[in-house]
Amino acid sequence: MIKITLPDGSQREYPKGTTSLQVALSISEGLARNVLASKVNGEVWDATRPILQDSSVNLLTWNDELGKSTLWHSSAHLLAEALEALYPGIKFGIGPPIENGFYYDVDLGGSQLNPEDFKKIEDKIIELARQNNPYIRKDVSKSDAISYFTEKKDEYKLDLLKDLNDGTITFYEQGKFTDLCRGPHIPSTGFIKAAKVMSIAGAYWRGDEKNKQLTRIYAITFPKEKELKEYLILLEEAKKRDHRKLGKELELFCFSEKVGMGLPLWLPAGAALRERLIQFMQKAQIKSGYLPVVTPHIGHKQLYVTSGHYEKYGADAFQPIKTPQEGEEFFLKPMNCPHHCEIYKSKPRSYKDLPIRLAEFGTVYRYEQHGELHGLTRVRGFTQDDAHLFCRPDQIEEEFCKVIDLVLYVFKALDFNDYTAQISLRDPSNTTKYIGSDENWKKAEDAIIASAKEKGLKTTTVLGEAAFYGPKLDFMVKDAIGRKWQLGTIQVDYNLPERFELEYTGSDNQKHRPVMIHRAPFGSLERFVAVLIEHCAGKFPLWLTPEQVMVLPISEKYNDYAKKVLDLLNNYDIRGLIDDRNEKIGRKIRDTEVKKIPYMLIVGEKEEEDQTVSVRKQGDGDAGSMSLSDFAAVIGKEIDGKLARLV
RNA sequence: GCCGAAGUAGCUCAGCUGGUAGAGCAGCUGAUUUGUAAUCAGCUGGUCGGGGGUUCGAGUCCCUUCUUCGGCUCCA
Repeated sequence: MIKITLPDGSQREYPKGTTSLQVALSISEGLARNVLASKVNGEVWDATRPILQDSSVNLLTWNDELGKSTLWHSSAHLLAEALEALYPGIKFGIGPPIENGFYYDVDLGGSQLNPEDFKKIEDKIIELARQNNPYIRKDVSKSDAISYFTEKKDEYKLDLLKDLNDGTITFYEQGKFTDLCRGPHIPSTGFIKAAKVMSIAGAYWRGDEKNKQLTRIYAITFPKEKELKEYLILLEEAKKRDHRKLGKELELFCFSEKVGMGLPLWLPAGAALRERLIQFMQKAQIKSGYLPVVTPHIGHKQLYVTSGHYEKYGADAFQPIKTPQEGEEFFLKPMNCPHHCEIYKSKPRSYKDLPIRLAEFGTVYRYEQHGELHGLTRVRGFTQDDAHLFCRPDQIEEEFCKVIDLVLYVFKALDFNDYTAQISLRDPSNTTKYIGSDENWKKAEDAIIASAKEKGLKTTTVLGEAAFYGPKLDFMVKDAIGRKWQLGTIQVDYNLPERFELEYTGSDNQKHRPVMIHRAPFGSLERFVAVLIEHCAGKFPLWLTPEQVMVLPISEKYNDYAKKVLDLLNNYDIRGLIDDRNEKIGRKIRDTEVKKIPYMLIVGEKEEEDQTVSVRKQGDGDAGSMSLSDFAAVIGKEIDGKLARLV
C-alpha cells in the first residue's frame, strides 16, 4: 500500500500502482469525470499514470491553469491527428499549449492552408474527440524513436530527438497518431468537446530566421461547447477595447501613409490627454528631485560610436543625415542617454552632488521592422518619459526604491492594478557576454531584488534577460487581447559611464565612476496611452480625460445659460463643451455617452430658474440637480481620490 | 524582413459566376424648439489603396507596389 496526501492535508491509503484517476474516483465520480491531470509530488502527471510510492497528489481540472494547459496540449496532438488525416504526408514541428489555447507548427509540403479550411479541421477534431481514444504513454528507446520518425520522414521530430537522451524518451499515442512527447496528457480525447481554429501564421523552425518557415496553426478547445461560445464573445468584447479602434473613434490619434508608417499623429483630444500625462509626471518628478533638461532630436555619429550603439545598431538604425558641406553624419536619436551623459560631463561632479537625476520627455526614433509596427504600441517615433540617474554604487538601492515608488504612484493614479514586475538578471552560466565587474553586478542585482522586496512587488525573476550593460526591472501589462507589453522600466547601466568616462570626485579626493540608472515609468507615452485606452476601454480617469463635462441645453432657448454654466465651470478648472445643436435632449445624451464624456449637465427652464444643473453620469444615468459649486466639489473629490500625494 | 489575410464614401459594411458603384451612420440644407441613450425630409459625397496587364468591357481576373490586420523574427 502507498500513502496519498491530498491538498487539504488528508491522507489515504491505496494499493501501489494506483492512478490519480482512481484516487479521484474514490473521492467522487463527479470529480473523476473532470480530472484532466494531476500534480504528483509537484510534477504534472497523466491522471492515468500509476503511482508507485507515497506521494502528495493534487488533482487538476479545467479550473486549474495546469489542467487547462494539459487539455490544450492534448488538443494539439488531436489537431495533429486531424491534420494528418486531412493532409497525408504532413510533417510536424512542435505543438505546445499557450496562454489561450495551443498551436502546432507543421510543414504542409507543397499545399497551403486557408481560413476556409478551418471548419473542416475543427469538424475532424471533434469527430476524433468523440472516439474518446485514450492517450497512451510509452517509453521508447532513442533508436526506436529515430527509426519511427525516419520511417515517417519527419525531419523535425528527428531534429528534436538529437537533443534528447536515451532512456528519457516517451511517445504518446491516441487513435492513429503517435507523437514524441514528454506529456502529460488528459486521459482520453473525449474531454475535448469544442474546438476552434483561430488563425494561421508563419513561424520559423526553432524560432530561427535561417531555418525553414513552417505553418503555425493556432487553435483553442474547451471541455464544453458553451465555454467556446463564451470565449468567442469575450474576444469580441476585447476587440471593442482595441486602442486602434477607440483611438479613431475618440479622435485621439491617427496615422498617415504620407507622413509614414509607424509615425503617430496626435489629434487635439489625444494631444491634450498626452500633455496632461506629461504635466502629471513632470510634477511628480520635480517633487522627487529630478532636473528637467532638453536635448535635440539628432546627435552626431561620434556620440553613438562612443556609446557603442553605432556598432550594435548602426545597421538597423535610420540612415544618417549628412551636412551638405562637411559631410558630417548625424542620426535621429534612438535614445536620450548619450545626450544626458554629455550633460553630466558638462562640469566636474562631486560625490556630494550625487545622485543627479536628469529628466526629459525625449522623442526618439527607431527603425522597427515593417511587420512589427502595431498601433501605438510599436512605432518608429515615440516619446519616452526618460530620466537618467547618476549615482554612487551605494545609492543604487535607495534610488531604485524611489523609482519604484514613482511607478506605483503612476499606476495607482491610473487604476492600473493588473501588472507584473519582472526582474531580469544575467545568465549565471554565461557571464562573459556582460560588461562590468562581477562585484558590481552582484551589487546591482542585490539592490534590485532588495528594493523590489522592500516595496512588496510581486515579481518574476528571469535569468539571462538582463541587458548586456546591466540588470533591470520591468513593469509588464497586458493589452485587450492578452498580449504582454512592457511599460515602465528601470535599468542599471555600467556601460555608458565607462564609455563616456563619467566621473565624480569622491570624499577621498579620488576619481570614481558613477553608476547610471535609466528609468521610464510610462516607458513611452505612445505605448502607455495605448495600454491605458484598452485598460479603461476609453473611459479615462476624470483628471485625464480630454473633456470632463458636456453641457446639454434642452433646446436652443437655453444655449445662453449653458454658456454661462460652462464659463463658471472653467473658473473651477473643469473643462467641457456645449452641445448646442438643434437636437432633442435624448439625442444629445446618446451622442455624449458614445463619446465617453464622464459628466453630462442638462440645463433647461427649471435649471435656469434655480441656477442649477441636472447631472447625469456617463453609464449611470440621472443623478439629480445640484448647484454648480456642489458639482465642482463632486468633481474635485473624484480627482483628488486618484491623485493622492506622492509619498 | 518572413508567412498568411485584407484594402469599396469621413466611419461600418454590401456588391453572386467580369456588363461603367450601393446602404446605414456622419456631413450639409430645411422643418421641428424639444426633459435623460438615435425627430423628420431633402441633398452632397467614391479616378473601388497606387501602377501595369488580360478583355469590346475590370471593384470583380492576372502581375507588381504601398498600407493595414494576425503571427514569426527583432526590440538600445
